[in-house]
Amino acid sequence: MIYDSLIHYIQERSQSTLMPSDIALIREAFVYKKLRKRQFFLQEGDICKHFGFIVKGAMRQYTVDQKGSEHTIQLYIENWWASDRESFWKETPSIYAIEAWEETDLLLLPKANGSYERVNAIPAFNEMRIKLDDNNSIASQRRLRASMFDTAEKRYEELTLRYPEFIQRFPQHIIASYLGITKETLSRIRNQSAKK
Amino acid sequence: MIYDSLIHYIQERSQSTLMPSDIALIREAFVYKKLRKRQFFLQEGDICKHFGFIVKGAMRQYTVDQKGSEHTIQLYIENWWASDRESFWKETPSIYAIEAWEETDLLLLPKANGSYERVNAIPAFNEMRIKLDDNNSIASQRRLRASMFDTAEKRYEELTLRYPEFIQRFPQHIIASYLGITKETLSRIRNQSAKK
DNA sequence: AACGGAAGTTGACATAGATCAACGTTTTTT
DNA sequence: AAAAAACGTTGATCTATGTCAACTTCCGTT
Repeated sequence: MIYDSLIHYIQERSQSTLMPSDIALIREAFVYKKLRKRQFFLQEGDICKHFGFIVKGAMRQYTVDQKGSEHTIQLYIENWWASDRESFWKETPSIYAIEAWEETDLLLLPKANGSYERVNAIPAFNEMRIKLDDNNSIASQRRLRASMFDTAEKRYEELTLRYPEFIQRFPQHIIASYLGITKETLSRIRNQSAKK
Repeated sequence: MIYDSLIHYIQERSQSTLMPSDIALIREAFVYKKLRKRQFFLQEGDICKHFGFIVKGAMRQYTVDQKGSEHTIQLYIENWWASDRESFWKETPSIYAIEAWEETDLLLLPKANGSYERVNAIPAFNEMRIKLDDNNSIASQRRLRASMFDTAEKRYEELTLRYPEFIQRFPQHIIASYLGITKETLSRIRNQSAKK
């Protein structure tokens, strides 16, 4: 069953135990949705109305600048939470798009109709969420530091170590834009390292 | 009283009301500490044992690389929370230093002796914390995007708009390193803009 | 007030990575 | 299977920003 992976995910990341009533609430609150390749979870200009848990698949979040180049902000695979927090919280139009890169199974937690609050009130969920936020904050600080102070080559190497899945599942030009470099530069970096 | 500013801060950022017992707990859990200019809240290699709420003052968080140059990761002023989350959570030695840039009044929430858990169990505090985490996550995503895709000049302009206080209270070379550029480049950017 | 150190400026030069353009390869669509 | 689109590579050149070094200005300490 599709909900099992979410329930397992929550349980694994908290001390508290999920009660049967909690599980019932989760099944009720989260809505299943399947996206085909290249379908959008969120389009630029729309308000992000869900937190999405990825059961299976891969997605990417990006913006397009005035010149028409895409900048990849985040990549997502199984067991990641996809959302534009700013748009979700402030209910403002998003500047990002989030697109399924592979066929993707999602469980959507809507902001509307109190689902979000009721789920957050589950102790195990709240614990998991605090840990998730901490890890996000640690990861984005790391990524920021790297983007400001490390070379493109070092950032690529670190990515291959930390998230090897990304490299296998997304094409090079997307990896490049996630690293904040051009596809040409990434191609050269890869040729360089290959020679070593 | 020094605790009032913290209590006011929490109350302002939550729906729930702080009960007298909550306030008593906060006064008990948070420890007051004054740092003089250039004193450290955290030194590189130490484990970060507190979340620090800044009542008054200004601090900065930085690393020193192999070449001896300092990279400023974060600046803090009144009503900001200072901490190295990674070190705090994982209880690993920090790669950062956090230093008082002005004389600073802090309220420290220790990780030890259950203070942290008890305070987090206060509903108003938990709500405030969720909002704080969301805002941090939004801010660091914004900063990451800017560092990867905007020019130094644009990043400086945005900083002057978003956090004008930083520019007034920290010297230029620290602002430069917060922006991920050298002091020479920042100096040139400022001269450029002045001419316009 | 005068000294010493920290902060900021300016110029000459170096370099990582971007841009542009052409071409090769792989994948998708028909 | 052919055509089209997406993806990746390579070379030439350009540009924003870094590096190094000399100099000036400001500020805190005595």
